[in-house]
Amino acid sequence: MTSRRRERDALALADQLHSAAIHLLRQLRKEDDASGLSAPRLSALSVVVFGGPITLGQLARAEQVKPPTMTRIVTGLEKDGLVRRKGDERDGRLTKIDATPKGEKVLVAGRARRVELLASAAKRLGATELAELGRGAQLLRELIDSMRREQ
Amino acid sequence: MTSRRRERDALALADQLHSAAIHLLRQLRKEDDASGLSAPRLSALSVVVFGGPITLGQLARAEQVKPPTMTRIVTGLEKDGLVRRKGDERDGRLTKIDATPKGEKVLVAGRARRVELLASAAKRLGATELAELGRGAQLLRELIDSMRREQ
DNA sequence: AAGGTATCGTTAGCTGTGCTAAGGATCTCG
DNA sequence: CGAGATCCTTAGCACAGCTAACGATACCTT
Repeated sequence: MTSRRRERDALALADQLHSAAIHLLRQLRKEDDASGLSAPRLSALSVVVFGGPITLGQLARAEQVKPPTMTRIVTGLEKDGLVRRKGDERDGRLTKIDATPKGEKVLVAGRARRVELLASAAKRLGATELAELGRGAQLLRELIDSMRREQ
Repeated sequence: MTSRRRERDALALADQLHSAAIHLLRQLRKEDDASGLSAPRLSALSVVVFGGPITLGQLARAEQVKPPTMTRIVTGLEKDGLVRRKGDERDGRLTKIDATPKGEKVLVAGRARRVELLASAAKRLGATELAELGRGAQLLRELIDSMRREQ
């Protein structure tokens, strides 16, 4: 009965991942607070910085959030001068969002701050474990994507 | 320069993990909504169910949250009849928290619901990949624990 | 035994994130 | 030109996180 065992493994895995996600975010929040950026804002900013000018709706979909929520996140980022809104020339309904130089700088700084914390924790990990963790992260992302696609 | 490479890997890893945690939680939230339990409540309930009667302060520390936050989470769980408060006999300052039968039932049901979603996504994963993901989750938890300890 | 101090939980008040419902502006197509 | 679709925003709700401040209980020292 391999499928039985598979299911039990999946259950334990779900629990671990759920718990790990919650606690990782709570931990990282402390660092992110130092930059004045919450996790959702940081995540959205990252998409804007690397995804070029992007529509608010696209950004909401990318972040798996409803448009009203993204409106407020963008408003917060804009108020901090990290992001700019500008209307599309062809389609007046669209709001294109772009990162300011300051936004890019802040994102990079935040990444550096976060990685310091993780790096100091990762010092205890050997190269093998680091690779394993990387592999796990990759699989996790694929899993999340497939969950999203299915629903 | 292996350390240089290690640092770059750690940076990419931090990004991936951060992003994955955010999106996993947003995805699972949809399922958790069905049980009327938010992620923080579910996580706390899990600790109470498996950690036996526990003090509010201990629960707050376990969940990496300040006491006032945990007070409200517990109040919510109590209002739903999933958890009970009872004072300690020896120390009148303490509030011991215990799960009700209903609380245990709801937790198990929530786990089942969540695992269904993950299981359907995991069907595409081979046994090897499942094992790799499990290993990654374990490493992740150790990493979070060491981050917590350091700070 | 008494008084000061420490600990624990709660309350109050703030910020931020998520949702739905509803509305205004713009585009598109008949 | 008008009807419907699409996009964003506003309004209003619930919840999670924090700090500051407070009451109650326990502990310790004198």
